[in-house]
Amino acid sequence: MTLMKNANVEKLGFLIHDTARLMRKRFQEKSSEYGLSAAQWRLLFRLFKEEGVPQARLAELLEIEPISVSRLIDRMAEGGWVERRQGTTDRRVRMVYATAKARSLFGDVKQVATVVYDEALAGMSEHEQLELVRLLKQMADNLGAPVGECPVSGRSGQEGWTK
Amino acid sequence: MTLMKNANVEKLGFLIHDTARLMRKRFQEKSSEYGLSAAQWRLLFRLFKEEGVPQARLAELLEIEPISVSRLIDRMAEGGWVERRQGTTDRRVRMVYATAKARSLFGDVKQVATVVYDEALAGMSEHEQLELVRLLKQMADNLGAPVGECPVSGRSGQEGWTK
DNA sequence: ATTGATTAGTAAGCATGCTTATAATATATG
DNA sequence: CATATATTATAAGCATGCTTACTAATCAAT
Repeated sequence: MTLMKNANVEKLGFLIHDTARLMRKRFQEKSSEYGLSAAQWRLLFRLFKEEGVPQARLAELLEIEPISVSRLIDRMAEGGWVERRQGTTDRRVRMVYATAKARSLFGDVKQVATVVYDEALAGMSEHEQLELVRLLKQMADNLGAPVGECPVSGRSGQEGWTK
Repeated sequence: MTLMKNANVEKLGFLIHDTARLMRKRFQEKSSEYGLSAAQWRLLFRLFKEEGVPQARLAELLEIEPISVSRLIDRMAEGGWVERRQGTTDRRVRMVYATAKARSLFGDVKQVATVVYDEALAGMSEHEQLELVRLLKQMADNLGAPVGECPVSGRSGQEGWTK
């Protein structure tokens, strides 16, 4: 109970916060030549899995608020990464599409992310890396499902909710 | 390399980001009655380990910029959590102290954090929890040390390379 | 002791998240 | 049809991080 364990776990929140911050920072440093922020990269990555998406759907997928998507897309459209097109039937919706520029640079930026991940995981065995990802995913699931949520379209699509 | 591993590790950044966001969100929900944000809690936690700290030292400890500390403390002072006092010798520095209110509520807020951590770690064995923290710490260390090639000296000459 | 560099704190302005509110459009219901 | 409710995107404004630039005070060096 009052073991060393507590001394470590006590800082879990700070540790996660710091790790996320450092990773975002390093990504921004390495990708600054492209002029794409980490948040914009997240959105673009999503867009490549499902193009021609209404903003509301993007907000749902990214788990951020629609207004945040709106302003993200403002800047990304300014930067020439995406474009809005009017929905055919419903004139309220604006479908979001990646531009040719985005398509041509996607691989490069993804490579930057890969390098950052490699740096983050340096010195870990493959087993440790898998274990880390597994436990992180479990934490995210624990926190993401607030007691009674119906886990419909999950975040990454690939892994089912272990509910 | 073309193993399943990549499919998982490919999302490491998003996973860390999501986990940090969800944990922050849950903490804010549970601690809203106190009117203390996660960022303010981080600062207060630090302050309890080392009181009467110059703002510059806080910025260093929290690894954020002095200006961010300045505005955090603005709001925390407004909320009655901390107070600035003039440094005796050096009239530039302003020492930051926790107030009586902060001291009286510290334990309560810390308890909130503990509950959030417990929720996040639900379903993990003690060994898994320790492993998770250990690997997270290694990641933070990997990322916290300046980029692989040039340890500390690289910072000064680094600014212009983005142009 | 006067100049020059450094340091502590802050101001201004941007990005990205949030909450709350509003406009425009769709849809459901009387 | 007319009206009430939904939904989509956006506006306004706050919090927290950043960069850049400024003021005030201190320190160093001649």
